[in-house]
Amino acid sequence: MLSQAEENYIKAIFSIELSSNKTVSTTLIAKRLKMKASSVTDMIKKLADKDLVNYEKYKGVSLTSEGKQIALKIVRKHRLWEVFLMDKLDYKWDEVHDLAEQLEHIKSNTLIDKLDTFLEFPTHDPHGDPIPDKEGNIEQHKNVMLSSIEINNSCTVIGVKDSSTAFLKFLDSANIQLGSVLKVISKEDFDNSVIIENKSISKSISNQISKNLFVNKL
Amino acid sequence: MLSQAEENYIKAIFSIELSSNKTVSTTLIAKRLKMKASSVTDMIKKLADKDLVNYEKYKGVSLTSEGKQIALKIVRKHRLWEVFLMDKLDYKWDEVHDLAEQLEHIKSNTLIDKLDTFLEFPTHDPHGDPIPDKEGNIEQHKNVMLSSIEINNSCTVIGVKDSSTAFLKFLDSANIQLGSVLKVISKEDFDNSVIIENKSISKSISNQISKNLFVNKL
DNA sequence: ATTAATTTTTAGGCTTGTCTAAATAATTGA
DNA sequence: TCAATTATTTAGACAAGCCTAAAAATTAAT
Repeated sequence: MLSQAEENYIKAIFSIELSSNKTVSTTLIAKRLKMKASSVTDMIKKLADKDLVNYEKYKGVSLTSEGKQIALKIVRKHRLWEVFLMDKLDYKWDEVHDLAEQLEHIKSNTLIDKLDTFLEFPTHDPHGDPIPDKEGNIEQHKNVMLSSIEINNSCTVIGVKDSSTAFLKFLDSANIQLGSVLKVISKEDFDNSVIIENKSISKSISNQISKNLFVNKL
Repeated sequence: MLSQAEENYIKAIFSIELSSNKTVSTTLIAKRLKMKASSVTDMIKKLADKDLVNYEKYKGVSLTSEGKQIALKIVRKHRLWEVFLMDKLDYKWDEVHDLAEQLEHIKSNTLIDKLDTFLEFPTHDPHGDPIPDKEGNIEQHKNVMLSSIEINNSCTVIGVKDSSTAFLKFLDSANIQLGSVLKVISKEDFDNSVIIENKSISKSISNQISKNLFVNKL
């Protein structure tokens, strides 16, 4: 049985691997978890002893397949709890992350599948991220960002890359949710901002924003 | 912010106080938490420093009113999670305790009231125990046991005193749930067992059982 | 190809929460 | 009442998980 600390390391390594797919450095993990590099080294040794990561001194780490399976389980728990908090308890999408961070560590062989059933097998969390199934299979995100949509084309918002509270609150204030249909009216070469139309209201969206919005082209 | 360990001590002291209403001894706490008395002494000092318990060396402890409020909050969380697990996730009443034991430690200012709303403000948990309200008010259990019901009288099961898995499983197998209506047919002086009728089926119930079933006389 | 800068590891320390063993206080019973 | 028993506390140890400071390895720059 893994401790919460161990689970947090596994999850951090998993998410760094996903976004860079190289072996993961001590410093990166430390940054992600807001800890010191020396603490990371200690924990990595422990995880290596348990065969959850591959580790060679000074060479970085990668998850073993067992480590990856565990990471996927944690991600599944995290995202299902997020759905629960938003759909059933009426939280907003910028409020669910921290609570799910605690709930994902609840230990039980049956809880998460029962929750999945209760929620009627959702496929995505409130930020549009895919939920791994029982066996740890997870749909691959198609990386189409709003910033890559051509003028006069429309698209549906299917997720966010950055799910910081600040970003999510901005989207709320701009009336953009998952499923929103956006039409690209024009682009500004100077700063790469775009004018979009959302529910027949036009807005300017900075490049910072548009490159963090996953969309499906319509 | 209290640690899980601290919360567990507070809860243990609370429940011992309830069932005996004397000052609570180190040994009793140790037994309840399956720890050594010396560990208990250490923790009690910490809680006394935080003004959550009254403590004098060799004289036992009692909760301060602040400690009691905290205990009631934990009990509220525990019981609401039990309702969730049973009503929404389809757990049986003998399965919910251990999971609620974990869930009760989730930290959030809003979660428990949102859960309460979602569950539509239940007043009792799956074992018939009353759920404290937001302010920490809790209904007093009327201590009428099945063993005290007279021959030919009927009663409704409203709770269990012992909520061990073994006892709850026994009740399941005897088809006794909260709300079951039982009629006392006869009593056996020899071993204090009773014959009861439940849905027109008669059964013999040992004194061990009947003195652990809370009932309302009809 | 060396030196300088950066990254990573090692060594030692701290806190929390547990333990065992020994010392001390309180209670029981003859 | 006072000796024996039991309960409680103290003292010292240990694991987990973090830290700082220093040493060692790697990488970058001239």
